[in-house]
Amino acid sequence: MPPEKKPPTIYDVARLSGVSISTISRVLNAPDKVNSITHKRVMNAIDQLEFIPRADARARARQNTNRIGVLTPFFTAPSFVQRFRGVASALSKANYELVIYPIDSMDHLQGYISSIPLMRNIDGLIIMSLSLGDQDARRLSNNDMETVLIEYSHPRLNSIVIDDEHGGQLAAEHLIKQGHRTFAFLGDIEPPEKFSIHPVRSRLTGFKQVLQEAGLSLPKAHISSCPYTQEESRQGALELLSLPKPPTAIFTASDIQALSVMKVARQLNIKVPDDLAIIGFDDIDVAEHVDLTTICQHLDESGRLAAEILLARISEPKRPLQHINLPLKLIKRMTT
Amino acid sequence: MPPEKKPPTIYDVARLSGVSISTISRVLNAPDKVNSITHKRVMNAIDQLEFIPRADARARARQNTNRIGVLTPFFTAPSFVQRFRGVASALSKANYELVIYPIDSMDHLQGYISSIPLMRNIDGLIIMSLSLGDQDARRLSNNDMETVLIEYSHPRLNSIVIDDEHGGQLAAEHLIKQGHRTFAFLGDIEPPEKFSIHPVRSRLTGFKQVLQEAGLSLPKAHISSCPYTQEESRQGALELLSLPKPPTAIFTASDIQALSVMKVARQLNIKVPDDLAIIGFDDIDVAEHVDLTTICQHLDESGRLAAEILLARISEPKRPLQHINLPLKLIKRMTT
DNA sequence: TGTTAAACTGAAAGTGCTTTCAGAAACCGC
DNA sequence: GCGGTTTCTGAAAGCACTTTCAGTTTAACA
Repeated sequence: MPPEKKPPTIYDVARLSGVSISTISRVLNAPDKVNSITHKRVMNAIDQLEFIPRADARARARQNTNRIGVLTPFFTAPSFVQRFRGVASALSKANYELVIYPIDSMDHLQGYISSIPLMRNIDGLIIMSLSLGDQDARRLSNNDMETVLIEYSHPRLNSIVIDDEHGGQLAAEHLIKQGHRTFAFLGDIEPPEKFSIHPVRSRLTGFKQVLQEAGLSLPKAHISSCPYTQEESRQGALELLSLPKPPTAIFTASDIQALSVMKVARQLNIKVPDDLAIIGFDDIDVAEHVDLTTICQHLDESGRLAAEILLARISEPKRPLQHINLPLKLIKRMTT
Repeated sequence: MPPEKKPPTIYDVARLSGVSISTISRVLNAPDKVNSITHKRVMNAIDQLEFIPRADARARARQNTNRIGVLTPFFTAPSFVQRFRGVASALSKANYELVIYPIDSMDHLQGYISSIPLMRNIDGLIIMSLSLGDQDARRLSNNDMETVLIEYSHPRLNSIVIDDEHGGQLAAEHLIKQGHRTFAFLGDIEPPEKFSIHPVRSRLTGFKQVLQEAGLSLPKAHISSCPYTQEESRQGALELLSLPKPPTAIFTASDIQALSVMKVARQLNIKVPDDLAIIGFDDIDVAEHVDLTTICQHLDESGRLAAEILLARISEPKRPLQHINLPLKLIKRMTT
C-alpha cells in the first residue's frame, strides 16, 4: 500500500521552517524580498516536503492562469497544425500552457465566446480562421480578454492577416510567365461552414484579375468549387482534367487540394509539370516532400507572432493593438 | 468608454434573486434539489446578469479542473496530430478541455512529471511516445494522477501499445509475396532523444526475422539509420538507391520517411512500384493522398481510446487498469 | 548612543465557489 | 389535526494560496 498522504501545503512548509505562510509565498514569488538565511531555511523545508503550490489556489489568488487558449476549426489540418507549432514555441519560452478548443459548429463557437471571457479560465485567446461578429468582439474586449485573431480582423482586437487576393495574383503571374494559356482553379469557394471564414474567394479573385489583365480568361467550367475533403477534391480535379480541352495549369486554394490534383494526374497518366502545372497555397510541410510549387503564407510565423503579441499585451495591456499583414511568397518547386 | 464593470459573482445573483448563494450553486449543480419556482427565479437573475461561474473558483471548490493534459514530443508531426484528433473528439463529448505540453528535452519531461501531479492543474494525463522511469510512474500513481501511456507501458498505469515487431513482419511478408528478393530498411534506429521511445528497432527486427525465415537477407549496407528529418532521410534514401545493386523494395519506419524515399526515387527517375516498392508505417492522412502502401496503426483510434480510458478512470477510480494492444493492418496502395 | 531609514516578517483580508449540516417548511396518511 | 417524512434552504466551513498593511528588527550614520 502506498503512503497515500496528502500533498503538502504552504502551511506544512511554514510549520516546518518556523515562519509564517506569507514568507513561504514570498520566497516563491519575490525571493529578493526575503532575508537570505530565511530563504535558505524555507527552501530546505520546501525541498524536504517536495512542496509544489497548487495551481488552482494560485490562480485564484493572483487572478491569472498562465494559460492561453486557441479557438480553431479543423485543428488537425496541416495548415492549422503548423500555426500551432509557432504558437507553442512562443508559449513554452514564456512558461504558458496551451489549451485547445476545437470548434466544429457555430453554436460551439458562440458558447465559447460568451463563456470564456467570464470564466477567466485563460489569460488570453487566439482565434484562428473564424469570423467574429461585432457583438462578440466587443464582448471580448469589454471583458478584458486579450485576443489575437488570425485570418480575420476586427478593429477592437489584434489581428494577423494575409492578402489572399495578392496570393492569387502571384500564382497567376507565375503561371503566365511559365507560358501557360489555359487555366483552372480548384477550391472550396462556398465556405465549409457559416462560422468559418472564406479566403478562397479572394484567392480566386486575385487569380482571375491578373489573367484578365493579361487578356486571358478563366471560363466558368474551369472553376471547380469543391469541399476540402479528399474525395470531393479528386472528383473536382477529375472533372477539370477530363474536359475536352483541359487546362494546362491548375491553381488550388490549398496545398492539400493540390495533392489531390496531383494524385488524379498520376492516375490519368498526365505528366506534371510537362502536361500540367499545379500550384498550391499554404506551403505546408509536405509541400516540400512532394515538390509542390505553392504560395507560402508563413504559417509557423503567424502562430508565433500571434502568441507573442498576446503575451506582450497581457503583460502590458496599455500597449496599442496590432494589425499585421503577413507577406506572401511564391515558392517554385517541381510542379510548375 | 465601455462600462468596464466587474463581472457578476454568485453573490450578485443571490442578492438579485433574494436567495442565498448556496441555492444559486445548487441551481447550477443540482437543479433537481431545488424548488422549481425558486429555480426559475434564480435562472432569471442569472440570465439578467449574464452570470457565469469563474472556472478557478469552481476548480478550487470541487477539486477538479475538467481538463486533461497531453505530454508529447514532436506534437506537430502528422502521426501525433492524428492521435490528438482522436483525443479531442473523445474529450469534447465529455466537456473536458485539452491542454498540450510539448516536450523537447529530458529535463522538460522530468519537470512536468514531478510538478503536474502536485499542481493538480489537470484531472488526467496522456503521455505519448515517451519512456517513463519506474520512479516517475510510481509518482504519478501515488499522487492519484490518472494516466494513460501511448506507445509505452508500465504495470502501474494504463497503456495502449502496438506490436511493432509484428508491423515489420507484415511489411516483409507483403513484399516477399510481391516477389521481391532484395530489400532495404530506412528508419531512425538510434532514438532521436534519450527521453523518447524507439519502436523503430522493433519494426526492423520483425522485418529481418521474416526475411531470414524465408531464406532472404538484409545486408548491413541495406539498413539506413537516419534521423526523422527530411534532409537526412533523403540522404539515406539516396545512398540506398545509389548502391551498385540497389534494393527493389524499401520498408521505412514511418510514412514521412517513405515520402522522402518517394521523392528521391522521383528525382532519380526510378519508377514506383515497377522498379522500386516502398512501404511505410503509420498510415497518416497524406499516405492516402500519395497512394502509399503502409502499415496502419490506427492513430486516431489510439488517441480516442486513451481519452476514453482516462475519463472512465477519472469518474470511477476503482476500475481496473487497462493495457491495450492495438492491432496493425497492412494497407496496400500504389507503391507496392 | 540615539535617530532615522531600510529591510524584513506576520496577521489578516481577499479570491468565488461547493458542500455539509441542521433547521424550517411543506406534505402525507391516518 | 398530529406525528413523521420529505423537500427545501441558509449559515458556515472549507479550498490553498497572494498581497497589503502595519509593526518589528536591523543597519547606517552622526
